[in-house]
Amino acid sequence: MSNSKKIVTLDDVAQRAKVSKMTVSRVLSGKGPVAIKTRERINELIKELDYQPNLLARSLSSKQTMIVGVVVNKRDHMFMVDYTTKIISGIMDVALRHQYQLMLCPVSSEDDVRGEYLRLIRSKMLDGLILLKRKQDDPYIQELVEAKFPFVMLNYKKYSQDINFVDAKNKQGAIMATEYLYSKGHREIAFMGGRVGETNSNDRLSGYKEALKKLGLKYRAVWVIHGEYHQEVAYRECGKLLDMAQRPTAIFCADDNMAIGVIKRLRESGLKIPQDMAVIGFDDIQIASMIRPALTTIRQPIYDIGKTGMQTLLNIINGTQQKAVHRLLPVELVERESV
Amino acid sequence: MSNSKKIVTLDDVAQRAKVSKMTVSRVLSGKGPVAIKTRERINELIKELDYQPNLLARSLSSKQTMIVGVVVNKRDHMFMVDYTTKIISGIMDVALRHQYQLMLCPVSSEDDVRGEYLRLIRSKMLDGLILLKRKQDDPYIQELVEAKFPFVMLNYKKYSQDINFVDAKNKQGAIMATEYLYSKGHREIAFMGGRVGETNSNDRLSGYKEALKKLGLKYRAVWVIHGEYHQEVAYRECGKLLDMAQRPTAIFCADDNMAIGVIKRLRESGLKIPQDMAVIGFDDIQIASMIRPALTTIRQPIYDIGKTGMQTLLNIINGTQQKAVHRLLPVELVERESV
DNA sequence: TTGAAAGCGCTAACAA
DNA sequence: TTGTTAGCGCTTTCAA
Repeated sequence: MSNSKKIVTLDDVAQRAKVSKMTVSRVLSGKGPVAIKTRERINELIKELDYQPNLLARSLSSKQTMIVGVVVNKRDHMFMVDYTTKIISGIMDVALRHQYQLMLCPVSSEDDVRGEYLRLIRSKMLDGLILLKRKQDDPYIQELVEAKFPFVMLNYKKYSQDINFVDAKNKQGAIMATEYLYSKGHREIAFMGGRVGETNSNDRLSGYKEALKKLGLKYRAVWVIHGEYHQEVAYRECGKLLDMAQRPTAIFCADDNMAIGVIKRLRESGLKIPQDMAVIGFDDIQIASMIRPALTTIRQPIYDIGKTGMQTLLNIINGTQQKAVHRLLPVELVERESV
Repeated sequence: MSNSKKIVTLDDVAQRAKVSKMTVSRVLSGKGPVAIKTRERINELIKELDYQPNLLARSLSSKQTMIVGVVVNKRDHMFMVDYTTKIISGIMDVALRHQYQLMLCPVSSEDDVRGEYLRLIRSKMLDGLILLKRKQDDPYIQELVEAKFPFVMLNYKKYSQDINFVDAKNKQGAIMATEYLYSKGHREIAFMGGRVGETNSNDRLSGYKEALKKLGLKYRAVWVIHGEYHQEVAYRECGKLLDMAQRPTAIFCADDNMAIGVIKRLRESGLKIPQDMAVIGFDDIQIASMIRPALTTIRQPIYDIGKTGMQTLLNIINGTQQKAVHRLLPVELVERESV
């Protein structure tokens, strides 16, 4: 008569309560009418038996899993330590509040991305997907669209009726950064960006260009560098900049990691920051305030992007949100020591 | 005749192949005999129809989900940015290689932890659990043990037949740190640790004590501080240390974050590091090498702990691993500028 | 080498 | 307010 370790099912509860499974199911879901007395009896029994619904069975039947996938880049996430943690925190906080679970979905950047997306949605395990920082040219996103699968892209921008995104005001931030450098007396400003395909980097570049024009500064193609959001790459590229006949007096880095690489390089070259060369970053990652000189940067609200993104996804899943969501969250200048 | 958007099931493949579901199922799993010709035909059909198994149905039937839960502390993970990312990377890499998925399971530290664990295992969604840095006194782990649910604890230590863990050689690391300080001429060494309940902090403290004894140094209770693995707490506690009549000449911090807080405090007090006060940390998080002075610390192999942990869990799930796994991975001294 | 039957534990839809 | 029936899409078990 082991009543302890056996798996308790809906049926067990129903039998003990002398009702049908449906009644118990109704109590559980809170939907549908159940007599108060019956409900109480069943609730007690549930506690007594320590009954926990089998989520697999429930999902299979109801076609809802209450699980959302977070698509991270297999390789990149190690370099985006701060970013990944913050954004997932935001996503998680909203998910938790709505009883949703989070599944980590690492996807490679090159191989068979198409297959991976398809597998994710066809497996029926997920109610929706949140994509972190995908590249602009990821053509397989179309697969998600065609399958009418609910998804939201974060730190990505594309004004399409089929794509929901939450991003920061990158262009405006870039303008702020450039104007700030200008206000500090800089007229020769270089731009160091990420990969060409990233919408973030593109937007920041276009903000930089627009600001130059507005300020009446000359745009020089040689001072625009496309690297990658990594310290090492920035360190290397910064060297090239220093070797030029005509050096800029300030560098606007489209990413804090790049800014850190740049600062490292500058210090090793014996240059004083900001006197000999000013540096401004973008993001305001944790390290930004800890390095010396502390990094002046444009802060983007990563945690909030995560929150808003998850909230949006939930609205889409529930059908509350009908038309496409295109949100750009505000950024702010954080003045520290590097400019 | 829409052959495109309809959901393709096992049955569809079977019918088109003019075989029973079972045969297709056998092809999919690779188990059980299937005639080569049949197998080929079915494989082609699977590709042609772009069939993807419904994982919910499969799991419900087979009682295996191929999903492992990673239990993180709801609050802490934001402060353990570097740690969380690294360890999950390690876990993820192994999981991926074995076709396992990862589910994030945020658990609060106080509220109804017991209920949360129970819910996780009873929901039948997970094949196993990896717990990150739980407190020593978490009594509800017993629930997992009693349910005979496969789980592994990381950065936790308890020699029990019922508990599998992978941790770093914390005690040895602490001895290394203390001896290193000694070798640099320090005879008055303070210890700043985390919460009393954490096995990590305990082990590091006991290493410190052992080293003192071995080196013939006097142990002073007032120089042992129990704070929390946070910069702010360390910053505050460091102040107390500085106010003492008799100051130490070196501080061994049981965690890099604490060391950073300490360094900040020391600098603000106008003390030179390491001349006026030496500081050594533990972990070697990313920032350690970036702050000034760069932090001398004991590196623990976090990524490897993740990998080993996941590998261990898989062995337990498969029944390959019978007796308890108690692994301690080696640490190493990283000499930089703060000692 | 293949198939038929039964069932995993739940919910949707309808009926009473 | 409650119950019945019929699946969800797969695997297990046993039989052919």
